[in-house]
Amino acid sequence: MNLPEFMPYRLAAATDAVSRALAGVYADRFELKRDEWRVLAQLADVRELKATELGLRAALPKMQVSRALTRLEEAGLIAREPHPGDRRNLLVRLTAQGRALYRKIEPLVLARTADLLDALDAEERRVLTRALAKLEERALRLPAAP
Amino acid sequence: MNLPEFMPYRLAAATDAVSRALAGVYADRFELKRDEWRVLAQLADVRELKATELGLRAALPKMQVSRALTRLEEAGLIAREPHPGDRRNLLVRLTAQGRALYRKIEPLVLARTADLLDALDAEERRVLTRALAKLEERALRLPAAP
DNA sequence: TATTAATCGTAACATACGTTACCATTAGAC
DNA sequence: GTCTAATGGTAACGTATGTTACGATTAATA
Repeated sequence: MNLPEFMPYRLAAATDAVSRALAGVYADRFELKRDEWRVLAQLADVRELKATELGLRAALPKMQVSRALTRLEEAGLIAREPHPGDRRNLLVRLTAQGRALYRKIEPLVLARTADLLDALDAEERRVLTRALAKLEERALRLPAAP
Repeated sequence: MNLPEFMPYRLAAATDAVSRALAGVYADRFELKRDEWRVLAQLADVRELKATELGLRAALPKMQVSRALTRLEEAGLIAREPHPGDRRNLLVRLTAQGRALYRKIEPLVLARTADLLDALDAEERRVLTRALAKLEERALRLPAAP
């Protein structure tokens, strides 16, 4: 059981480092958390979105969406209004301020991701993508802890 | 910003799935959390360990080590005693019960890891290992969020 | 040796997070 | 239409987690 060479641990360590490096782009400077950034990004290309769709696109459970929206609304970055057709739903859209913020952050995030991927050659990127997909698929077939 | 294809997200998703699949081996059946399992595993090959060393080997911050030890001790799996030479330190060792439990779990964890890795061919494993190392190294050089 | 600084582990607090329960609303069955 | 079931979102709770502060002990420096 040699942890430093143990694949699941290497995977977790790399993920953690990558996630922090990415968050480093927006967390300090713009006071956004990861969930908030994700929600912002999902709203950027669409005029408005139901909160449910938002959750699906951002891969976030509804409670986290709700909390992210609360904070984003307080910050004046998004607006929520009831869905006219179905008043259970919520329509979410970026404010001008939110759009402006997104336009500032997006290129930074993309650049940093490119920077990270620059550490790999083309072959490595391809195999990495494939290997991650295979691993995840296999892992999801196995009985898992909650 | 297409999340489902975004490398950092794929990485995180794969890690999460793998981590859950691994924990599925011991979490339910043996009521261990990940940190506790790690501590157990680090103690398995050594007679006794200072808590600090334990933290380093298990890659856990000292607070998490402390909490894991509390729970493991309550469960009768480890024993702590003050270090005779330096009474700031703590000596931790497995109880017979702890050793027995470890012997039950270890082969299951190794088997499951092997199962996961079986999803990859030899080349993919090699490249994955290398790519993860490169990514992590690059990520750690960049300014990160806490 | 006396005094200060560093180390180890834990406590205590604040924050974050997941889960359950709940309210409002709508869809479906009858 | 009325009653029941399902859905969307939030509240409220408990647990987890990180941070800071602390007490105890030892090392370093004078």
